[in-house]
Parts: sequence; structure tokens; C-alpha cells
Amino acid sequence: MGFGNVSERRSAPPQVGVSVVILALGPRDADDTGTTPNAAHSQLWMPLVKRVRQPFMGSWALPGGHLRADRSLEQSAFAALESTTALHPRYLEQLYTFGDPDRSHGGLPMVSIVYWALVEQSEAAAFEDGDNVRWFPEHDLPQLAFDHRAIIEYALERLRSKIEYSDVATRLLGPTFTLRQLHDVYEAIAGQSIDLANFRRKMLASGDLEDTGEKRREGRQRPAAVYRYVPKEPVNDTVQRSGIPGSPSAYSGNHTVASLEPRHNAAHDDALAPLTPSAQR
Amino acid sequence: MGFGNVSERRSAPPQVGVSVVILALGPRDADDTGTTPNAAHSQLWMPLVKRVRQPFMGSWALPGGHLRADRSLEQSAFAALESTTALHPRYLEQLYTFGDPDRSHGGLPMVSIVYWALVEQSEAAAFEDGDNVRWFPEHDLPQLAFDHRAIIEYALERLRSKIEYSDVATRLLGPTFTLRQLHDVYEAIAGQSIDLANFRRKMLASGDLEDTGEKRREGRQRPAAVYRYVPKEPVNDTVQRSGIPGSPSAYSGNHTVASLEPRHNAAHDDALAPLTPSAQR
DNA sequence: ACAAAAGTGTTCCCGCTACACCCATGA
DNA sequence: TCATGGGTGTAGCGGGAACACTTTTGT
Repeated sequence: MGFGNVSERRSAPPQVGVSVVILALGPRDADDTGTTPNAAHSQLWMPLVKRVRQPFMGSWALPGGHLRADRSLEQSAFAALESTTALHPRYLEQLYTFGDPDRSHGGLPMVSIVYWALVEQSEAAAFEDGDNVRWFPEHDLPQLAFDHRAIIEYALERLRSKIEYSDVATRLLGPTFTLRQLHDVYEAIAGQSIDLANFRRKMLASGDLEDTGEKRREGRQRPAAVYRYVPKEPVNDTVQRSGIPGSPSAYSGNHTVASLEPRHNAAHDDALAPLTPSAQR
Repeated sequence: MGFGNVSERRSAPPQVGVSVVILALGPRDADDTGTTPNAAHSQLWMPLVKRVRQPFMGSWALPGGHLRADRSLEQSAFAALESTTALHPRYLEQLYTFGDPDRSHGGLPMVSIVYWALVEQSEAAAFEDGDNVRWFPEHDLPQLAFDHRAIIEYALERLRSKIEYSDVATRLLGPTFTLRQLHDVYEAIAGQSIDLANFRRKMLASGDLEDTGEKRREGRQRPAAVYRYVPKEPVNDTVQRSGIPGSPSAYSGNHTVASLEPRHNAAHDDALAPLTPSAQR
């Protein structure tokens, strides 16, 4: 392998890899343990892996993997996600590509194409921590390798903004949910209280929630109506090409079920949910 | 160099490069020539380069270049931009990273980290087309190589959304401008008419425009007040690390003046204006 | 019957739209 | 003095925030 001299190595292209920020809703009340002050609402958790080599050996880092020329970036991200955590995300979207020379801190210069994923609560709850993979709550992260701390912050920002004009919130829950559950998700992400009455009206007014007819009892009081996310947006499947954010390019492997999921309207910015199999706005 | 067998090549990492979508406001009325129907408002133009090799030889493509391990992605994007067009963008932001295996169409599998840039009108107007570099209007693009057409579409989408909560519009003009000029930009990007009276009020109400005291005559009637973009947002320069979207990591080279520019509030999505030298929001 | 959660009503305010209007300037 | 563009006024609509209220259920 080895490159020639220093200047050759400098003008050479850097290494490239994929990393994933995986987010899931934590259990409702882990705060009775006294660790967190008194979190009124739930929190987001994410799995991290322990580094076994320098630099940052022993620190925690985002799950990651390599790129392969015969796979899409999304597939590579998915592979990285699955290989370390065996989770099935309900949402997966490119976040940003990081490539600053000094982010490697002594390692090889590295360009990281970072994705972020949402996993539904139940699946995350079933996951057992191992020696080298452990879940951490958003507000109590350990020492992180490289610039991963900032990357996570950025992913959370993206989530916070995206919740306002897309269906990401529902991806942290199962396919059906009560308005209170959804409300909890919004509060967890926003980090502040939201008027329940107005929230409920706004959600129902959006027209994207369909009453399943079921009732579900969350606490031990009156059961709540159960809804499903079903956007009315007719889905315009027109000029989209593969590899383009709006168009998913379906996995070749058949991992990731949880597929026949809602489309959503891209009100504002960028990439949509590539996990969705059909093209969308 | 050559790789071994097919499967080795498949699992090998793909090539990586940078491309840039460069946008500038076109001249006010190129429509008298009869080419375009009767464009009420200005249009966006972008420079493209002609490909001189297969695949897509002879087609037009986005300006691009290589990555170097000793340069940030932004610097590489800037270099690519400057080497082909010698322009000085007033805005530069990462757009998306494309890496689908089949986007190469017979060439080597290629991951493209795409940036988009805004150039001020006057500079773009001064630019002379060459044999291999030519400006095209948004609504009359030629045959494009690879998935570049879709990439451009995506960049335009991003611009359209970003105009609503950031200062990108001003980056298509000089450092100072009249409200009418700004209005034109908005119409060009939105592609539709916007009530001037309300527009003016909204802009002024935002508090980000400062009256310079000057007057400027655009047509040959009453001169208009000249404004400067000066966001009030106090700029929180806190925990930002280099390589992270919000933090610019200033060019090592000193190209790109046009630097002491406004910060803006990141209302919604993702990367801010990395051209801005000071950290923001 | 009481507590807790589900779900509804009502009021106020603010921002955006539409469109009418007045003012400054040069030909 | 008239045309053109700069700039202001105003009435109405609609969505969100605040918060009081009713209904359903389990203990």
C-alpha cells in the first residue's frame, strides 16, 4: 500500500466511510432512579460503540462502516447500522458529509458520510447493551471520539426542525399510536411542554391522521383513540432519479421491512425519507 | 494500480469527487430576443462545463474537482468552482452527497459531494463564456451528463426553501440593494409574482435590513432607498467545531473576500452559510 | 364520588393577503 | 401634467396560543 512522500499523500484523496446517528425514544420514566433531575418528558437515546483502537481508543463513537462501489450510500449506511446494532430503522436519511482534515486527530484523514436513523421505541427497548455497544440518553452522553459529539448535535437539530413539517415523529412510534404518545414524542424532541389541547387539534386538522377505531389504554384511565399516519398527499411519482434524495432506490437486500410506510410532503428543505419505497414530492 | 478481480473491485470503495451548482441572477430582460415566452421576472443562470471524455462526452456537466486529504470539503468545492469559472461566490453550502452505483453510467463508480454556490449578479454578468464553459438559464438547460439535471433541480429546491428563513436572497445581489432588487430576486426564485407592498413591509419588519441612507435609481423614475443586510441575531459563538455545518472553518487561502457578511438564523434545516467567517446560531 | 386522563369550546392576538391609495421624480 | 415607480393605509381572514370546560373511565 503506502503512499510515496508527504506531498503526494496530501494531494491524495482521503479515506471515506459512513456513520449513522441512531435515535429512539427512551422509556417514559427512567428518572425515578434519580440520575436525571426530574425529566418531565421522555428523552431520546442512541446506541454508541466503543472504539478499540487509536485514536480515541476507549471513547465512544457513532456506528460506522465502509463504502462499497456496488452499493448505494443508503445501503452502506444501513449495513453499518445493522452490523453493529441489528436494528431496523423506520427512517433513514443522509445528514451531512464531514471531511475537515483536522477532524481525524492523528488518524488517517477521513471523510464521513453521515446518516441519521429513527428506530421505533419498542425495538429499541428490546435491545440489550453489550460490552462494546451501549445506549445513551441525549442529555447524558459520554466522552465522544472525533467530532461525533457535534455530529450528534447536528442530527438532533435536524430532527427538531424536521418534526415541524414531516412525519418523522411517527417513526419513533409504532405504526399506530395515540395522540398522547405522539404528543410525548414532540415534547421529547422539542425539550419543552406543548399544550395538549392545541396539539391535538393541530394534528387532527392536518388530515394526515386516520382514526383506526381502536382504543388503547396508556395509563390506567380512560382509553384513547388510536391513530395511523396516512398522508393525503397523492404522491407525485414523476421525474425522480435514483440516488436523488427524493427517490429511495429501494434496498437490494430485503432487510428493513417496516417499508410500506407513509410518504410525506417535503415542505421545506432537503432529503426525504429514503426508506419509503415509492417516489414522493 | 489495477484492482484484482471483479468481487474485489465491487467491495472496494468508489471514487470520490466534488461538484458545485453555481447560481446567479440573470440579466433583467433577455426575453426581448423572443427565446423565452415572456418572462415577467428575471431568471437564475448557472455555468456548466462541456465534458471532453466518455461517458457523456460532449454533454454539459457541473463543474467539479477532486478531494484532497489536506483540504476541507468546502475548500475543495471552492477550488473546483474557481478553477473552472474563476468566480467568487458570496455563499457556499454543502448540498448533498450522491453515491448511487448506477449514476456513473459506465464510468467508474463515483461518489460526488455536491455544493451549491451563489454568485452576485454583477460578477456573473461580467463573465465571458468560453468554449468549454457556458452559462445557461434555469429554464433552458441543455442535455446534462449523469444525474446532474436532478442535482440541479435539487439545488434549486433548496434555494427556494432556504430563501424563506435565511438571507440567501441577498447573496445574489451586491452588499447593498433596493427593495425592488430584492423583490426581483424573490420572484425569480419563487417563479411567481409577489405583492410588492406586502413584501416591502415584511422585509422591513424582519429588522434585518438597515437603511444606508443612500438612494439609488434603478429605472429612470423616483430613486429608491438602499438597504444593507444586517441581522440583529446576536450571533452565539459557542460550541461549534470545525467541519460542522454551522461553523465555517475559514479558508486557508484568502480567496473569497465578500466575507464579513451577515449571519442568519437557521430557522429550519441544515447547513448554514459556511462562507461566513464567524460562528453563528 | 373522586382522580386522572380524553377530548371540546371559546376568546384573543398576530401575521399575512388583497387592494386602494398617496407621494416623488423625470420626461 | 402625466406616466412610472416608490412608499403607506386599512380591512378581513385564518391559524395559533391560552385556558376554561365537559366527558369517560378505573379505583
